[in-house]
Amino acid sequence: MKQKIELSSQCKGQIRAIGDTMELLGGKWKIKIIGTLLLNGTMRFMELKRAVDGIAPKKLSKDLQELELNELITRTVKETKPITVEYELTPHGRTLENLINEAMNWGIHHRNHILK
Amino acid sequence: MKQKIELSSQCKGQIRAIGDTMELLGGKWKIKIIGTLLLNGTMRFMELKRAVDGIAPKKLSKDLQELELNELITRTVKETKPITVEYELTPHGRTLENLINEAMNWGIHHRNHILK
DNA sequence: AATAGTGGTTTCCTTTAGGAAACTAGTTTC
DNA sequence: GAAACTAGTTTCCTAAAGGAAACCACTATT
Repeated sequence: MKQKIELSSQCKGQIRAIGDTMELLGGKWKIKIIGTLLLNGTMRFMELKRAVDGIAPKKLSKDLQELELNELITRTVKETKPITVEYELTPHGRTLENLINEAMNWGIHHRNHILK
Repeated sequence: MKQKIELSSQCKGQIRAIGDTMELLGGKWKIKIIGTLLLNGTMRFMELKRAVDGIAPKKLSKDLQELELNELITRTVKETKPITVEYELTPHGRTLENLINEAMNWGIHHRNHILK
């Protein structure tokens, strides 16, 4: 019984950590944006828009702002003509690599399981 | 340029896989429910409700149904008095362990990063 | 002068997610 | 007979997510 209580309170913290992660990455597009940046490196706004299939510019803009606020990506304006804007993962953003690989692998695994 | 095209089309499939995963687990509660079942094994409805802090019975019921439809958990009614219902991860559900551990670890890592 | 490309913003709308509270129905304990 | 526990369902509501289309300001090309 003592074990059960310890397990339960230890569990709460771990479950909360899952919630933190999902609060940041939950939603239809954010994790796809990060995955795309992981696979392609630095990208401009329109490149991202073309690569992340189906996203509306408004949504892309909003999600990029939120990801920047959370220090997962950087936004740098290049004074070219016309001006271009580059988005890139921060070192902290790159720590999502394992998680995103797992999400990719499991998605493939699940698709195979359902089509069994 | 040829490389860029190949990278891009290969990328699409991987990004789609991420989308599949998030479609199933995105939302506030599903991944927490699975995480709780991973940590505690077989659980009854009320046990889950107490363990997954803050979830409303309606939401718990609905999410459990969806997880069962996707073959991630099983629901078995025990003919005890009063009847009890046991929820348990399927083998397929247990393949989410790596992903969930990554989500946990990254949540903790991110919290530390922000509190730097 | 018109067209296209840059990186977005604005407006309007629909859908979905989620929450609070009350309720159901059967069983068992007090 | 009242209270409490089992496992949910029903109703009503709000907030957030997301999408379509138009628009904006600037620059470069034709």
